[in-house]
Amino acid sequence: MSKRPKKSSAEQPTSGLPLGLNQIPLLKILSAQDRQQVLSEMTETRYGKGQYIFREGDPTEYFHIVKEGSVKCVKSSLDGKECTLKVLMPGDLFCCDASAFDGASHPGTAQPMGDVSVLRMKKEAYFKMLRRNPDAAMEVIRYLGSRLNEAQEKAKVLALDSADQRLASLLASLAERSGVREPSGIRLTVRLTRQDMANMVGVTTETAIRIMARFKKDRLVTGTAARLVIRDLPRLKLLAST
Amino acid sequence: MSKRPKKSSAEQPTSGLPLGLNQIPLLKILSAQDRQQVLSEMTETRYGKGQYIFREGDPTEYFHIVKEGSVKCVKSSLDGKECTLKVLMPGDLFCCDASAFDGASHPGTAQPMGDVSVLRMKKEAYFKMLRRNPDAAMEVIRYLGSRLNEAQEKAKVLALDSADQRLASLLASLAERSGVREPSGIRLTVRLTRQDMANMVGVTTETAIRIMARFKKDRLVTGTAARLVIRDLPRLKLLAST
DNA sequence: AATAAAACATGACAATTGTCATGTTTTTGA
DNA sequence: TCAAAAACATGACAATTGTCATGTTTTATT
Repeated sequence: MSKRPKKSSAEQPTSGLPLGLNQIPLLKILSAQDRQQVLSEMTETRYGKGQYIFREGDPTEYFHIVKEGSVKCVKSSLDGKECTLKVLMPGDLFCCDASAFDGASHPGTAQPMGDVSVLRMKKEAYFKMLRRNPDAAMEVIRYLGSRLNEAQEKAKVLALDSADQRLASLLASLAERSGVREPSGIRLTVRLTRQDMANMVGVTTETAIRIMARFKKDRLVTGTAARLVIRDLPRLKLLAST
Repeated sequence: MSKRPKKSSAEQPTSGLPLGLNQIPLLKILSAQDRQQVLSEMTETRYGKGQYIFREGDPTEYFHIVKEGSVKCVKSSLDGKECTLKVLMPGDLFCCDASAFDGASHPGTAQPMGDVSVLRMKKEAYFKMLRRNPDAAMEVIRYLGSRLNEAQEKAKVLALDSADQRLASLLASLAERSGVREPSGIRLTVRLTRQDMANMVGVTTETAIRIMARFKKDRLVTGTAARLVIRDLPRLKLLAST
């Protein structure tokens, strides 16, 4: 029990890199030299609760990578309703897309969920880097493609599934993307209120609360925001697709 | 009335190209030489009603470009419900995305809407082309980015808007993307049944019919599938965002 | 031109989800 | 640690949309 993993600097011979940076897919595929160059052009920024990384309508000036924590991408309608389109996790890229071309502005708001750290780089430098580096360009194409598939899958779920199924899908996918095993089940590492869930699946907060109460009664999940545990992932996935 | 536009071959000095090919953005940015090479690796195929270009689950082997006509991208759920995620038009790319990497399979079905013609190319050749040609890679990144934004906008609409608004959004965007001016309004060049509309906005056919009946009564639209005319685009757009 | 097959249409009713009101519990921050 | 603010919870009722049944009109096919 008292055995702790050591500080792993010994196993990281590519020292100059701040810890974790060489786990980011896009950086990993660069040559050591290119990576240095890119890192020298990137700055790290921390954000906390209540702040914005950028807001819908702001001009797009930077390309971003999530280094630590989670970031939510939100759009809102004129009458104040909001929806959360995506939770970005470490390694995820954002503003690697079209709004960065031509002088467009951000199509949505990027908001930290708790404390986060992001790397960013002027979009011009980002484009130059991609042109110099076919491997990086291919990686961005692969990444954007997978984001597109994911977004379309989400649209499908919103178009065809019931509120129950949508919420079950959400919990299942979060469990797989950001869950840690625990004796009682899979705990989500992202803090997620009922309100957050509601925004992610396009229902009202009340509906999300009622459905979660039902899931809890059926022993599929336990706990609330700070400590949300998936108790029966297989059954949740079944429910999502039934 | 009897005056017709001439066959425009005279205005197309880049002759060797089949008509229209040099209007496709991705091909346009290539050097004449690269374009020849790419075209030599592409084959053109025609499809008609009732056929499939590929189906959900088929292995992804080719990269595609729509040359003529419209193609719909469809996903279906286990219980037989379908949703149409996107209508591709000439110049649109498909399978330029993640499913082409690693041996993945198509996440959805591609179905012609009427007669279409598509160009296709082995995905290996496509990747090689992108690696050789940074301009092409950048164009694909730009394109995928805009597709991602569009898909997320669609998800937002599905999550937050009423059935009326979703339908109004659909008609407005189609009018802008594929409409031709006519004395009575903007006629859609894609043939679109009420059922098609229903699948595109995530409602039942009956609901789509009822809403369209209302739109017709309010003089926003006229006609059905074969000849669908938008009579009041501004008001339709207003309705979409109210 | 005749016939079959889609597409369009409408009503009655049911189910799902939203709205509003109100109250309790938990979390956060001074 | 205490107060304020979020988050969670629940009931009653309303609105939206789906379901099913049935019939007409339009479009496609031989």
